[in-house]
This record gives sequence, structure tokens and C-alpha cells, in this order.
Amino acid sequence: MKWQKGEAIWKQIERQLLRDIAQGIFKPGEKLPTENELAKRFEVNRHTVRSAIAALTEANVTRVEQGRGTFVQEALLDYPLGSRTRFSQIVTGRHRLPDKQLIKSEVIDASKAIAKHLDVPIGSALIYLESISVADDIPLAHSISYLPQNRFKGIDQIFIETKSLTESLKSYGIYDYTRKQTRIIAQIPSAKVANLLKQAKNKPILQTESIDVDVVGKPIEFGITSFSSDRVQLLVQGN
Amino acid sequence: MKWQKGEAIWKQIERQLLRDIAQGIFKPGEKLPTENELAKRFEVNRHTVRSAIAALTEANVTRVEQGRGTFVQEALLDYPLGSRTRFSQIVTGRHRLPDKQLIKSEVIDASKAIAKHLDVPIGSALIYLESISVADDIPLAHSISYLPQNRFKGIDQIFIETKSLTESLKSYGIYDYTRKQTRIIAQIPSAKVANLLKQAKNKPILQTESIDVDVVGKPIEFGITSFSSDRVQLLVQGN
DNA sequence: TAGATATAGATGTCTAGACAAATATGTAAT
DNA sequence: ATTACATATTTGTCTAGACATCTATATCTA
Repeated sequence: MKWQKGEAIWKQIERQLLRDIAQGIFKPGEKLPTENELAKRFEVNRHTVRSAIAALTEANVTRVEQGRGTFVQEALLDYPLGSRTRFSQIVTGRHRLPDKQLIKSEVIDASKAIAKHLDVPIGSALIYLESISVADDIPLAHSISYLPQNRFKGIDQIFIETKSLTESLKSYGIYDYTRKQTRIIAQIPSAKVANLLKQAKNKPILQTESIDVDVVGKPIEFGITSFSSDRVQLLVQGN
Repeated sequence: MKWQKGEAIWKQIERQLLRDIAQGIFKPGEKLPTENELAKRFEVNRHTVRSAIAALTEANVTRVEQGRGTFVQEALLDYPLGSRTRFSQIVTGRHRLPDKQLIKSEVIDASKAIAKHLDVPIGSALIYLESISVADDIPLAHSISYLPQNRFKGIDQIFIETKSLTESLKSYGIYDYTRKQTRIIAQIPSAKVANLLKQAKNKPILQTESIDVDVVGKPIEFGITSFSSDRVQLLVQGN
């Protein structure tokens, strides 16, 4: 390798590695050569290679796991945020196998904030659903849903069977619903969520708060979903 | 400084600097001590300090300028993307002095794409307005607007006086208009735009394409706006 | 006074080496 | 076959030093 003057060597190495990845010499999910191997190959110090890899990792092209190696990052799943986005459709459309696993379900009392979102009295009974969305066995999102208990009693059992909120709601006569609003924030995940998403604890998650309403505009679900920022990016579809 | 075991020293330095910035010991825009000074103060190697600063810069807390020093990054201006966002209101609401400078205005023929956006015949006359939005003498955005010439003849002169598209449109009987849609992409700026925005050429800009419509839904403006990603972040206000 | 030039000061890059921490793997014991 | 342990591999952190590059400032020159 001959280095061009006027540009840092680590940048040239970064570009070379990027080329190799783009050309499929290193494929998504595959392991790159070790830092020492690359250093020897490029005839530079290991730290110089590390600079290049740090830049690629910053750009989400690669992913580094201590003790294991550096891997080519799989493409992010685009998650459009429309009024009718459905998890299973998005994932299936990308030719991945969707799955949704219920972690916990219980009945709780509505807090003030959630009661307001769902337009129900404070303290009224709510169904609490906690689940993990998975595509090809890779966890993509952690969701918490609140639904009014008086309207959707027993939905947790149906959810376990259908593994889909959209499907479950059909049992209650709701064949269509839309998303009223979505708030998006970036957060450091709790230890629990990081664990469930199998994501690094120091990397942020994308957290959305959403309210789904039925055809007459009555709220049916308040949801908090945490997306792995390693694997998902959100698309806003116009406003 | 006593270092905690189990956490990298550079991370502890990062947190300490962040605390200092949060407490106003280092204020936005101010220069931090030099790397060597910080290294001496924390009793570590200069490279260790650099790691901390790199992390802060990555998080947009600081900004490094070679040969000058490290500075506390000024807060980004939140730019909400709603159907009725108006530049001057946003900026004034943040207690900054807004200004809009017209760079160029001419009459051009509608290209196919723009004609479609504005719902006018291909080749019909359009007014082309190019301007820079400034707050407190800091350039925030570069805008190109296309308006149908038959409806808004001479708007460029009015724009120069009022320095506001919203105001200018009032002369044409348009007292209200809304944004129909916004597409957002991230791009590397052209040399010209980078220069106008006084932004680094290798840093991306946020580019929006928007269509404004009047109360009856007729398109009145197609606009392409490039925001400096150093100074602006876009907020999506729900969908 | 204006402009060119030298100098000092600041960050950027590269090398070299030593350990630490996490992971993977092979081996021995059960 | 499984577990436990030791060992090797791989990335992470820290130190040390040398230059390069860019910027600001002082100084000299016309």
C-alpha cells in the first residue's frame, strides 16, 4: 500500500476497508481481520488501524466486540413512522421473519399521565403488555403497551397466540386503527432493556411514545417502544 | 483527581469536563484549557485527555479547531417541522435576531419535477429566490424557493424589503399557508453552500424539500432548504 | 501603515510498548 | 458429555515521544 501525501494514513485505510466492504470482500456480519493482522498488512502501527476502525464504527459500518473482533455491521432496518405502520408488515417486507414474544402481562391501575393519553379515568384498570419484537432471531424492539381493561379483557392470551397486536385487536372488533402521534427521543437504555435488546449499555436507544386510536378517534393503546439504534432507524414519512 | 477502578480514566475525565460545562465553569463558545494543560491538571498523558475530548466532540458537547483549541459547543437550535413553522418565529422565540438575505432572484422555466410539485405546466415561468437565513449574524440555513411567476410577480422586491416570505405573501392576499410535506435527507454540502453557511465542507447538512400550499390546497412554493448540522436540529412534531 | 516572514502555541498523526479486560479454545477432571 | 480451569487470542486503555499541520501573534521590511 502506497500512502498519498496530504491525507492521514488512517483515513486512507478507512477508505480502503470501506471499499472492501462495499465490494463484498468483507460481508455484513463477517469478521474483519484482527487489528494486528491489518496493521501488518497495511504496514502501519496497530493504533493507526484502530483509528480507521473507530471511524468506520462511528459511521456504523463496523461493530467492535472486545475479545472477539471487528465485524461488518448489518444494514439498519428502516422503520417508517406512519399512521398505519405495522411491525410485521415492515419486517416481512424486508424478507425477515418477524416474531413477537410476550414477556409479561398484568393488570395495573392507570397513572395520571397514561390515563390522560388513553382518555380514561385515573386509577382505572389497564392491561400492561411487555414484549420483544424479533426479526430473524435478532431483537429489534422492546415494547410496553397499555390498553383499557374494560374494552380488551383477556387480550394478553390472544396476543400470545397471534403474536400481533393488530391481529389481537380484531377479536375485539377493531379491524383498523391509526397512530395519532409519535414522540421520538434518544436515550441510554436501562440495564434491563439493553439486556433484552442485546445491545451495548452505553449506546442509545430510540424510544417512541405513541397513541393508537380506533376509527372514531378513541384511544385504544398507549405504547412505549425502544428500538435498538444498532439495528433500526426511524423514517418520518412527511408531516 | 482520584480515579475510580473499573472505569476507563478517559471516561472519568469526560464526565468531569461535562460536569464543568454543565455547571458553567466552561461556558458555550468558550475555549477549554489546552490538551497539555488538561493532561497536567489530571495527571495523565495527553492522549488520554484527547480520548475524553473526542468523546465529548462526538456527542457535540465540544468542538475542536486545529491550531486554535477546543471550544464548548453552542446549543443547537431546535427547528420544529410542523405545517406552520415560520423561521422568524422560531428564531425570535429563542431570543435571537433573525435576518434573511436575498442572494439571487430570477425568473426561470419550470423543470418537470418542480412543475409537478407546484402543479403548474412544464416550462411555465417561475420565480427563483435564493436566500440565507441568519440569526445573530450566524448563518443557519440556505434556501431556494420556487414560486409561480403569474401569481407572485415582483415578490422578490417585496422579499428584499420584508426579508420574510410570510410577510411577502401577504401582499398577494395570502395571509395563511401550510406546509404540505417535508422530505429530509442528510447530505454533504456543495462547496458553495458550505461556504455560505460557513460550515466545514466535510460535515453533512440537513436538507429539506418542502411544498407550501394556500388555504385551498394550491401549491404556492416549492423550497429546498439546507440547514447547518452544526447549528440546527430538526424536530418532527408528530405524525 | 501594510504586507511578508518568522516564531510560538495549539491540535493532528504516527510509532512503540506494556498491561488490562473480555472472549474463545483446548485440556483435564469428573 | 459436562464442567472447570488454564491458556491463547483479541480488543481496550494508558503512557511516551516525535513530527506535522494549522493558527495566532510578534517582528521585520518596504
